[in-house]
Amino acid sequence: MSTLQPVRGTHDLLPEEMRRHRAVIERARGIAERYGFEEIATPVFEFTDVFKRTLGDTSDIVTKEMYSFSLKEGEEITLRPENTAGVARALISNGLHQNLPLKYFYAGPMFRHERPQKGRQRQFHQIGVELLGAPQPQADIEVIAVGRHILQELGILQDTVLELNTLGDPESRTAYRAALVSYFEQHETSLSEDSRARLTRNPLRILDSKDEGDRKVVEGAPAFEDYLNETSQNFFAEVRRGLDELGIPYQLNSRLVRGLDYYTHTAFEFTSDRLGAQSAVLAGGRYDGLIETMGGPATPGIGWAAGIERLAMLVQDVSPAPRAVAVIPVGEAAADQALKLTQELRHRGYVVDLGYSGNLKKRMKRANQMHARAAVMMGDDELKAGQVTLRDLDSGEQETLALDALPARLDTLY
RNA sequence: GUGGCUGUAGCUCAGUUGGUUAGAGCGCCAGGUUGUGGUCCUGGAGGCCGUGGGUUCAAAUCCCAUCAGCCACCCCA
Repeated sequence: MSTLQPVRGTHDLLPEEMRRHRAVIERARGIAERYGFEEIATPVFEFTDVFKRTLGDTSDIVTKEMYSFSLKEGEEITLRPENTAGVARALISNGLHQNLPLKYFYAGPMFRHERPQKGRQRQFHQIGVELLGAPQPQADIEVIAVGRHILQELGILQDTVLELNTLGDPESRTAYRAALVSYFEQHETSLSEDSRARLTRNPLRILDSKDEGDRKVVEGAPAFEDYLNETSQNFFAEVRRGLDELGIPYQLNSRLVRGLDYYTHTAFEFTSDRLGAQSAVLAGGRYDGLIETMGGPATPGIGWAAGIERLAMLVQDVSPAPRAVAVIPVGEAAADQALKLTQELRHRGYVVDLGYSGNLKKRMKRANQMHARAAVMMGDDELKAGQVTLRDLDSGEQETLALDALPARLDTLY
């Protein structure tokens, strides 16, 4: 093993793995477009404030996971840990709120300074959608539907479960949060150290604690549904009704809470038990307060993000790379002819490999290694007669035919 | 950030209680076939045994540190 290692938590995407990533991205993009989501790309870094203000000062991402840098000019920038904040910033920067609602799809790298493990890297990749400017529950339904459709298209829907919860509107959430804090404070001595810290940072998280002592305390905790006001109840009911209408099954999970502060109402996660310690494949929710928090006009939003590495781990069928035609000139005289033929075939749509060096045997071997479909051999003998030799590398059968007739003959092999 | 396991050839892995020149399979290169791949046969190249320090007459093997991977926690895609 070389001592020259990549930075911890980063990986090279070599062709085989890259193909899986591409398959995920391209299929997802195709489905998202059917739902009217247009692709955009925002910068991989933003001013640190963009993330600090949107993610909340107490979130784990902000407190310990951001890759932040100070520039010579004194500016503080951060590699994006997620993309919703960037999209929201773009909406404000470009004055896009004139054209609401907007539907965006994105794909790209994200960066979080976490301890790497299976399904978790420091540079990873996400696809995601954001639907901005639609306060209606229909938007939630559509956003969940497109996510589900993509999982279906990837052939991994059966490996996932949709979990659903509501965090209510700000009024309900605030009320519930207060009730929770007051309850947990009474039982503070029975809580784990982690959960006591959560009490001030993110009390909702205590509900999802794995600590046995915590769980006992949680059993007696107030239930969110008792604190949902009418607006929040109606909204959630509408979302559920829509999912039922579409035949989208889900499991209610009242412990499903989001680490990020800007979420309201709908929270959902497609989870899988095939990702090691990780479970979330595609997760998101509604963030009605986000854009206003950033200083933009009050604009509701809902979206999700999915980890491409995690999706790629589940995807079974990846269409293989197209098979090449190997053009093999033999002798100096054939080189020019081979070059011309190669170019012609490429314009015709074929993947063509024209080796740079080596004898015939070596080139045949290379053609085989790249899993080429056919080899076209051009030697002095053939050229004098205006011919080439075409070898079918699957069957081993070979024929000599006129150069002019080659393209049409090749078409029959594919 | 915390705890545990692991690190030997490009890959997957052997390597005995510390003891000559560290092995295998696959892959790679060459030859058998001067214009014919995939199968087969023969030969070859390729290792600071993750890195640095220590113990010892002697370290891949024992100890410490460090880096990386994996697993769990935290949290998340």
